[in-house]
Amino acid sequence: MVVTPELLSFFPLLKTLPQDSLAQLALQSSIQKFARRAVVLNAGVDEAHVCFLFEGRLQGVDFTVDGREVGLYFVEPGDFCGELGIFDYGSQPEYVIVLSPAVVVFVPVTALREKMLDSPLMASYLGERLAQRLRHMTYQRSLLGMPNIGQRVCCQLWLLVTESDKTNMGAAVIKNPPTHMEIAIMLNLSRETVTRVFQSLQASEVVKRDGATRLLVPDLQILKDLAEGRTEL
Amino acid sequence: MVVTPELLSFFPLLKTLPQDSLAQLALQSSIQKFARRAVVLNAGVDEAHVCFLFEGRLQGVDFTVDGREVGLYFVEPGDFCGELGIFDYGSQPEYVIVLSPAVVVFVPVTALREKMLDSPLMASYLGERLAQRLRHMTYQRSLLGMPNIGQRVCCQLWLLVTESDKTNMGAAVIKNPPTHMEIAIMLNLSRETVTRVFQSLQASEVVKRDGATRLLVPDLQILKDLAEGRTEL
DNA sequence: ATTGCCAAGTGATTACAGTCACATTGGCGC
DNA sequence: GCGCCAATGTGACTGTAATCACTTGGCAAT
Repeated sequence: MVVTPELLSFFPLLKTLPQDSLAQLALQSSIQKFARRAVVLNAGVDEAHVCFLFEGRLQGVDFTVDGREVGLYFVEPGDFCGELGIFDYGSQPEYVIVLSPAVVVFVPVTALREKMLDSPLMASYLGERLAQRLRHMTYQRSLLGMPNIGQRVCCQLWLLVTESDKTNMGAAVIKNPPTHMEIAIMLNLSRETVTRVFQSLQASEVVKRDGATRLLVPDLQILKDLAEGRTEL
Repeated sequence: MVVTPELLSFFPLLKTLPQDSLAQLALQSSIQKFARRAVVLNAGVDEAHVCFLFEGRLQGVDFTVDGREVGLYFVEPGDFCGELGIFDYGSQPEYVIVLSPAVVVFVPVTALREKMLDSPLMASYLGERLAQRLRHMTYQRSLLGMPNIGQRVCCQLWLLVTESDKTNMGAAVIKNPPTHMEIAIMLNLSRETVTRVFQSLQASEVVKRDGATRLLVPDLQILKDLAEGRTEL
């Protein structure tokens, strides 16, 4: 399918570029649909493309030697992944897989690198982005230090609440929430343990299921208090 | 104490800068000695300085809500930390504390930011550095997914072996190794558990203690095999 | 309507690392 | 040489989450 400059300008990072740059990039880019569980980026490979997410949700995952999955981060629409190669010419460190059916735009790494060199705005945006990723990984790592399992899950749920829902602190909806398994690998827990935590969260009406695609949080304050350890399950 | 341009050029990052830039930076920088356990950078604070390590070893640590320590990374001489603010103007995300007595050079964030803007070489070096940090954190995170405790510890030890020792794969020395506690928080283990793993590592002569300041690894291959799960303790 | 599949739910059991409470060692300052 | 403190070593006990082995539920393709 054809990628238009307008499509590219949907992404904040690319929006920093002038129109003619976008037009050039568009010519080299491709767009692709992926079903659930598809692999978007492979670890250990010199991935030639940065992957911009237009729709759906992705998850960065790694595997331990014994084949156990480790969850690293989620990717939301508008965001991108696989950008490390822009900076260090290295290979992709982790797999990126599809959680909910995704539309992804692939832009060549080399093209982005060139654009970055003559667009200070883009360069600084990318730098900020890396910094933000580092902050996020640091936070995610600190979650694993929490001895209380319920708290860990609530922190992860809190991260899934959209910023706009957080501002008014009332009810919130998490659309296409990750499965228990996907949450489990983010938090170093077993799938069953996550299920059990969700059971008790539902029993105390902290969250409610609304079909498979929506998770309701009637009162964000309750979730936040649990996440910050002010209250316990 | 006075910081000379020559001192600054000890650091690979700064070495990318021309002499006159170094001279300017030197005027704004300071050097300081720290005893073990001292805090070099504070979390949550707008640290105004990037911290270059000349001597000793540092550790980035975070704390969970309930006061539990979480180890994030080690800093070796020649390396630096607290650089995130250069990119996103944000505050320092984690604490950095001293493991073995350290000599640290503080360079103002703002000055580095300016230099980065007109030195593409330095900018790309910094970008590479961030990318490398991200890769490292990813790897460190994947360690936590390993169910086998002994393997986890061996992986961490493997990371502490110097590159030069790894090339000939014979015996190696880890100078000023972290304490059991410091390793424990890196790996989400209790101090006692790390002690017990070390006991069995010493019993099977995978490592040997040589005073408090040196840890010997008689045969790197054995350590590597343990780290990669080919053999078990 | 039937089948199949994946996600979620659940009980029983177990292993394993955490915790607690000490003892011991070793280095360092005085 | 002495004392102090931090680091390490060790046993006993415990709690908790992993594991296993299922069942149930829901959605989609045939």
